[in-house]
Amino acid sequence: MEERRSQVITDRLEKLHELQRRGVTSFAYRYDVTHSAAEARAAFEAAERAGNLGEDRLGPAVRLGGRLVSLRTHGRATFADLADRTGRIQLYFRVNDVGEARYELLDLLDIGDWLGIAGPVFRTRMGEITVRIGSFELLAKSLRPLPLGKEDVDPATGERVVYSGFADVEQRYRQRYADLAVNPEVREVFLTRSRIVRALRRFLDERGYVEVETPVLQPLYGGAAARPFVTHHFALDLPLYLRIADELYLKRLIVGGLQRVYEIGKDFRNEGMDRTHNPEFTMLEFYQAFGDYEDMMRLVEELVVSVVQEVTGGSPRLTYQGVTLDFQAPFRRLRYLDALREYGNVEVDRLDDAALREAVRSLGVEDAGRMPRPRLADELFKHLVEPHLEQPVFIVDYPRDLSPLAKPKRGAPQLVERFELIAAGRELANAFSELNDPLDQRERFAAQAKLREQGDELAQTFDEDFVRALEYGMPPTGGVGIGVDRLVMLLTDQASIRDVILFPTMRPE
RNA sequence: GGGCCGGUAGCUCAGCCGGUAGAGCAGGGGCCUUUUAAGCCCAAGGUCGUGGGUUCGACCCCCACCCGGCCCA
Repeated sequence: MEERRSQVITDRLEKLHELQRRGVTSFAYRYDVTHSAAEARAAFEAAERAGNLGEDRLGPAVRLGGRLVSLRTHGRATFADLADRTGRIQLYFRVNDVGEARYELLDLLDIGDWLGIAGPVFRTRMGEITVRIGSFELLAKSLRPLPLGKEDVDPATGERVVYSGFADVEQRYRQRYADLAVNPEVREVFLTRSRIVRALRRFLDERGYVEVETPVLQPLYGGAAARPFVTHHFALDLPLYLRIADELYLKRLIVGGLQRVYEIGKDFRNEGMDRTHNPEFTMLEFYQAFGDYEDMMRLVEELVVSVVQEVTGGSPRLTYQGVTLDFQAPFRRLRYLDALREYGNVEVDRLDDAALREAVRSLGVEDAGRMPRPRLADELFKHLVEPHLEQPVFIVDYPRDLSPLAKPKRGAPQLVERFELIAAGRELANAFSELNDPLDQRERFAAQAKLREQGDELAQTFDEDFVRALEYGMPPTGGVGIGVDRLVMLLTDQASIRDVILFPTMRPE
């Protein structure tokens, strides 16, 4: 990507050359760091409290590495701010301390440069904890200006105020490196994401689940109703699909006797993108032998409460986009058909196909004409019910035809033992008592194949090998899928899935 | 897929009824040894998303396209 060089870049290249002429390394190999910015501050405060300051009220000596984010020269003294991932700390350079030749290097520094600095910590007249620089080294020259805003602290509220800054949403996604470098709150979201994923792993590890990895490239895709990405393997001269779900492979592992397995990985669905959909997204699936969907509901409840508390610091409540959500267990339970009745005022059982289709059409859904009956009901659910479900609720007992991998409900064979956890109007988890009867599974696949012939692109493909696995015998099993990105959205109060994915899918520039 | 909004200096944004573009910050030069959105003085910086069209003249009006956001399906 060739672009015209801005004046700023030209100037910085010139500085780089000047550094070279002076024999200064602009891209160092390493630097010994003793403290982070936060640790340096804490160390000083501790010394101050203990009355341990030396002459000139100097505190402990520290060595820090970080990025220069502000530079304020005052002739023969200079103030600067250095930022590392723990925050900022002020630097104070004096000619007397660093020497003439070294001090003049400051003219060749730029905001964005990586610096290693060493010196004692003190407190300025204005009360700011500051490192008085004894020596410093340029660790990496920054040639391109970071879109750093200026910062201030509002004296009234004590909140951080950023002037100008980096706001262009498109560029923030495309150049996430700059976004992260400049917006600490963005970094915070992704640090929280990491904590959430760790909490999920810990939760499952503690309960005897084994983390596994199953194929991303699959000769047949399945486990969900979605269009796949197709690719091609040259050596085998074979089309392969990027997985749309992990389900069918994880259940094969239950057949294999692993009993409790989970996988956290990327799934890929070739469909539209919006605030809650990215073509590649992170899915957690876990399966437990000898459990049914009731067991999984309790487990999901526990798991969700535990990650919520991980993020809130102990409270089961959190605010999402202005709404307080209460994750106190047990969550409400509502039968699928009752939910349609309660929120949609629709008696699905009493409507024939035509009436159902008309109801869907009246919602403005264009391709209602081609949808099979269960998909029609599901459209109604998505439009009339889901958006109203703010507080966490388990929707239970779905129509059988909507769920070709779930066991029939005991006492109501037209339904299956399935639940979804919905909160903030969105599906967070999807689970069922897994179908382990190979004969029934074969019939369900056959029914799906028929739907596909009738033009239902989303109907599942017949997976003969999966049926073969079931024929060896799969114990009763409860299984759950949780969309990790959506969970993270909820827990970090982000409106768009793109704000919780480091590098969201974008059209090329 | 449809509707609406946006794309102007490195960043954040102005730009009227069409008359060849402006601010703040960043950057450059100067002064300044406890400043902190440091300050003061000076100078510089533009393919106005892309391509057509209308016009004596287009950042501005029209058409198409590209990229993004929001809403709807």
